[in-house]
Amino acid sequence: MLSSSSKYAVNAVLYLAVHSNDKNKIRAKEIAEAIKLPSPFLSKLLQSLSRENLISSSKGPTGGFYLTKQALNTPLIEVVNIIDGTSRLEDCVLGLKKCSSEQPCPVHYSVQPLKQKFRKELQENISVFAEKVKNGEAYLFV
Amino acid sequence: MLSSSSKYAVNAVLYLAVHSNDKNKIRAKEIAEAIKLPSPFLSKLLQSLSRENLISSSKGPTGGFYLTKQALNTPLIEVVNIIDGTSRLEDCVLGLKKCSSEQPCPVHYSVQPLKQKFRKELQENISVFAEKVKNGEAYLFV
DNA sequence: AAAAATTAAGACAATTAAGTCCCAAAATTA
DNA sequence: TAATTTTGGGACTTAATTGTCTTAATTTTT
Ligand code: FES
Ligand code: FES
Repeated sequence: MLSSSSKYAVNAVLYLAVHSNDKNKIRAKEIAEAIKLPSPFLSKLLQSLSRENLISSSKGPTGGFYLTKQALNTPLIEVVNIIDGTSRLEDCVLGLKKCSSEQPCPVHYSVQPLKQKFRKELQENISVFAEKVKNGEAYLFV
Repeated sequence: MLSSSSKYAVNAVLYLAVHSNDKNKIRAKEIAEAIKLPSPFLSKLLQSLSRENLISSSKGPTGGFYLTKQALNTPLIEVVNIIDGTSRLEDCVLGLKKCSSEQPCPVHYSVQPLKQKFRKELQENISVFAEKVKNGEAYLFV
């Protein structure tokens, strides 16, 4: 559904949403340990997100990654879009060149509305999902 | 969502459902040409399905692959289960070890019901989807 | 100004998925 | 029975994804 890289990135971003702000930056290594991930690999994902300005970073001692308040109001799906591209969630389930009702595949009408809802659910802002973790309604990296 | 192999396999099975029966077997090569796929690769997928008795085959001249009437009444999702295994559609979207409401990930309640509906839609028998192709309501390999 | 800590970038390695090839086994035809 | 045609199975190759390592750039501390 999502690539492994995307899953890691979403977890990391939500970890930042819960634990960081512009006064409290978090090093890649710390996130990697928290979400049990190889730290060099996570670094690369964080760099991609930073390059696209979805997360912020600063170098040197006391440096690290963090989310601005503005970033908290970004749809979570942006993380996936940056890492995986959009097509993964939009393409035809059976591999037709284009998913459309003009040339629908046999499962189109069964499945396309669900794909659309899926994307819509992930349009919810990062802060909404982060709140669930803060409230103890949801868990990261279990 | 599905692996490429699974997509190919579903297409091929639906092609068989539409065009074959126990009197009219179809060679791997013919299917491969129809759905524009490398024939050796498709052969391997068909062999996997045949080994699990989802499709039938016979060797030699006039041989080929076909679906029995019984096979037509198999849920389409079985094709995916044989090629991809079940976990791809059941695992946690964010990669938690287990998808459950006891330890839900932040997107669980947004997404898990959709995953479940997705699987349910694909529980429909192969014949149901094949009918859509016969009626011209749906298309294969466009 | 020098040392230390951190992100940035890109080359490199390992693993997995996708695709190819070869030969054996079985069935048909002649 | 011999030749032909097809599936069956496994080894092999290629491509994509995942993961590692090294070095440079930037910032802070001393
Ligand atoms: S055409 Fe296949 S999912 Fe829409
Ligand atoms: S726990 Fe993540 S989708 Fe259910």
